[in-house]
Amino acid sequence: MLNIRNTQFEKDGAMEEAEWLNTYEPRDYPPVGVTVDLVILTIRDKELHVLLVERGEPPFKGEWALPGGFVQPDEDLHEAAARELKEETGLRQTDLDRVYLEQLKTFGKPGRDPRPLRVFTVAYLAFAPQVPEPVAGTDAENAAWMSLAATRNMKLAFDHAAILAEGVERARNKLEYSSLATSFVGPEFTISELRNVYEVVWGEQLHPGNFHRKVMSVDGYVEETGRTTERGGERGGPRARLYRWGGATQLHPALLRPSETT
Amino acid sequence: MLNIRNTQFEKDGAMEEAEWLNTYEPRDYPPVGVTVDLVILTIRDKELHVLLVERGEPPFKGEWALPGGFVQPDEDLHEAAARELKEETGLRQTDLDRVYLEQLKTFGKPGRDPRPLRVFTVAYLAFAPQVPEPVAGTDAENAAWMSLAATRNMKLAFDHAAILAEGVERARNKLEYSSLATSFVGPEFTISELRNVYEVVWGEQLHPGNFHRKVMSVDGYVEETGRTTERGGERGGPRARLYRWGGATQLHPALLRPSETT
DNA sequence: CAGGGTTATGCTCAACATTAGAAATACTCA
DNA sequence: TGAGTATTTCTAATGTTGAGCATAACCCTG
Repeated sequence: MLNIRNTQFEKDGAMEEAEWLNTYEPRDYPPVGVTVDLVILTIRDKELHVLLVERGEPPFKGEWALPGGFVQPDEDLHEAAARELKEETGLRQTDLDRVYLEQLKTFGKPGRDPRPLRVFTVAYLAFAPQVPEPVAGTDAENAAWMSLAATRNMKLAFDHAAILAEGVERARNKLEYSSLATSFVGPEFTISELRNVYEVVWGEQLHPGNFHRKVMSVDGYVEETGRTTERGGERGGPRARLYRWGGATQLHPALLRPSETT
Repeated sequence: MLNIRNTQFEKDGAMEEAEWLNTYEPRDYPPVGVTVDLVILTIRDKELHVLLVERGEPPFKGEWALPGGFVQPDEDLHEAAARELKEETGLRQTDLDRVYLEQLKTFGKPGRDPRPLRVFTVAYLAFAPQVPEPVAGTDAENAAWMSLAATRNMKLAFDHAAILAEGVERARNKLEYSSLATSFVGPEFTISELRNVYEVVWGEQLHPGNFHRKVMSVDGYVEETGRTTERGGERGGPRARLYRWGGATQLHPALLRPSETT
């Protein structure tokens, strides 16, 4: 049944465990590699953007891909993802602390990486707050925030288009029952800014009055700072009150997408 | 930064891709393995059970573990999980078709497997319908359905206790928004049987009348077969109508856990 | 075979949540 | 200064949920 296990790990079932370890011969195995790839989302100019890097090395040299890299021997998966996040975004530690990072899904279809090495990738999803400057890439690689619309006309390296789609889908769902929309805005934000996150990620307009009431009614979602914006909106309107995240991670009840309710 | 990538894959950035492939030397890499492990849940005697196997080989020989095995070179992850599911449960194809299988999470902490090989495991979650007989294990391994209560007093091999906990947690959440409770019952079922799935997985009693109304009101959750059970419940009551799954995968609105609503 | 306990199904009513619309107010820009 | 816009609050209509109860069908015991 299980070729590898039967023929190699379990050559001799009666062998003692310590003794068995000595007979292990790594070179007998087909080579396998594990990487982490990151879907790092942010909102810029009222559009959802993802961080992409232009590959400086083969395979897919010159093509755009999700940032990522091999998991190091002494690293746990989440550590590896956090390290890549830090390296690739160039965010300062204080911003980095506010980034949400979760494991998304693992991809391992044979042939998804053209190298003569079976590469599995553990995809992670990250929500980054608005970053003022375009990101500085590491080394020779070029990195850029791309709008999701732009990525639809691009061919991404590997199976990264599928990974990206999976990440966006997860993000849309997460907004409903978690307070993760606050990860897309600064430490202090207005209710309108928060609403804008939902509108951009979901791609639909929300009723400002209802959204306001809803956010205020969910216990622990936001708390008042007592301050307001310095000025009204760009095209008018009063100054908005500033809020910070209230500590709740789950939303009860959830903030449902209008288009899915019907 | 990325040791493996820099020192090995990217020795020469200017090299042509075809040429580069020839210089690749698998033996330069630290050995890595990828397995799939399965959290297969079912309901027996009004309790949630998980399928465990007694390991016949080191490491952890003689201890109980989640079923699983190495991903074969030509297999995608989902295929590997489906194969293990088939091998380990001994379910017939017709039952197998009704089993729900989804990727759960990937675990890769260094040292989680004592072998001199970095083992990553992609955990899958499966919901099996009631199976009449205890499961026949493959080969020399012993396999058994264990109640969740029983597993809490056992030490499972590797980090399988954590994987199991993650799977149960996911299962609890899935019932809320999806119609997956139907994967735990037979092709035709009564509303009470369906309610029992929720009660067992969530570990709390539900209001029969409200549950009934809710299930009937969600479009596409269940559809009538026109038939009823042959007799009433064991301790009395009228015959119940039989339903089958109505095709909906998402529940709108969701069927929320009472204990989480408060 | 009568009657008590049990269950499936459906109904009601109060509490709560959501939608759509609008009002009051405070600001920007021309 | 006036037109347009945004924030915040309110209201009325509608939809959903929680808890209790009612009815009828059924099993089991005596």
